[in-house]
Amino acid sequence: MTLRSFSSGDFIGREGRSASTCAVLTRGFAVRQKLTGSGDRQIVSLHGPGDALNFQNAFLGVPDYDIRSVEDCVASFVDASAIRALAAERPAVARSLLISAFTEASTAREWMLNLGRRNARTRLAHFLCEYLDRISLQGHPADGKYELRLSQEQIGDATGMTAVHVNRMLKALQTETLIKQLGRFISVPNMYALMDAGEYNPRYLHLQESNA
Amino acid sequence: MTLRSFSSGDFIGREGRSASTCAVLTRGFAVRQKLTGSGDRQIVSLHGPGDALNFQNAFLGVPDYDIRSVEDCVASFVDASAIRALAAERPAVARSLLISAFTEASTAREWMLNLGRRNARTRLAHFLCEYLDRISLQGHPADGKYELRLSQEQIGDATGMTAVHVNRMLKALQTETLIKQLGRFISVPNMYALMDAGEYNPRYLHLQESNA
DNA sequence: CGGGACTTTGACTTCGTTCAACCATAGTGG
DNA sequence: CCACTATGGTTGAACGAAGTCAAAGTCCCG
Repeated sequence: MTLRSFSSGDFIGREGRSASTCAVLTRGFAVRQKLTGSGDRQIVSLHGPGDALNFQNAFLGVPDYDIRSVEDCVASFVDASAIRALAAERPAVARSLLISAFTEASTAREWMLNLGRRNARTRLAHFLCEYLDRISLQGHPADGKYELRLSQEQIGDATGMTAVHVNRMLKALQTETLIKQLGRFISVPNMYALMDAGEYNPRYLHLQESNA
Repeated sequence: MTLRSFSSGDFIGREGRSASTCAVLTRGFAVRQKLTGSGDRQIVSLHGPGDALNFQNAFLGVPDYDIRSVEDCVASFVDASAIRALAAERPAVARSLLISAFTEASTAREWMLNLGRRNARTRLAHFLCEYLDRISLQGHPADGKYELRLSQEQIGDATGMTAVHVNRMLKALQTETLIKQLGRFISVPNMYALMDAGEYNPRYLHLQESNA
């Protein structure tokens, strides 16, 4: 097991090149992304400390996505073969890998619904809810001000819109007093109102949930 | 293990209600779908004979999607607890469940890219490629005419557009001679041209692929 | 103080939706 | 056998949400 540091914007893993190693994010914030033929970017998931970034490397061939740090990060790497061996020897490990893989798929489905069938305002509100939930796992700030660690461009890449439109929709949510923005920080006066605007129900994240 | 038959449009499984059983599709064609608050539908995956429809029921709580037959179907049901037991006792079973779960997630990511960052024409071409690949697993028709088993409305629900626009884009693909439409059947004069138009690379399906 | 990255704003364009009408086909019952 | 209905496909015109382009504005950091 090796630790490696990355600075903002670095690739922690790359699409297309077979990788014989799996990574867990131990510090910082990272995303998975894919590119279209014309170079447009789609962010397909958000990751904080503790998240497995690419355990599929232990079971599938070449990865289908890039992993990119959004701020300075530390990740710890383990041989894919070690993960495979562990999964084969310890049913509990296999089980927790399964839970995490199914949860990833579930989150992906919610994102598909978001991208395919909701308008920009709802989509953005939904994204903010998931983002806040995710970074809240690392503790709520005392003053209720969450740092928005993604640029508006990156938020656009996650929600399928342009940076300009993200800006306008953030403004719209602000005039509705669903969020308050102070530079790179936002606070949410009424979380339930924002969840409502984003049709957000965190059930799909399957947090600490599982069957006997 | 029980067999059950469904007619077109039936729910094989439903979102939100905890299910203690897992299903494999044995005949027909089905989709998974999710609904927005306003009732708009998003189809999130396609399934043919042999596909596991909801093995996540064995490891997660309530399902996050509906499963609906698109034509007459037969599915075979197994107790979720039996799947759990098998996965715990037989590493090879756990491993194949993992491969299938990771593959599902991979496909979902490609759909996200499609929905979020590609225009209607490319999106539709991509969808057709995946659809044809999927039904080709059941054998190619001798005359090269594939039955389009989804209505234009359903194709729209899968690609995030309206039925009207699906119609127009199908027409567009036809005038480009990327496809030929004859009623409910289509043929593809040059598969590579269509794949190119849809930026389609089936790698993400991870067909019969895996790591040692 | 200057430069770079990010945000904000406005004017204009475009892609896809909406609405409405019409057509085609297949199934049903008299 | 034929009217009758239902479902799905086709087409056009008008509209609107989001994209594009371009110019300022802000903030941070060296």
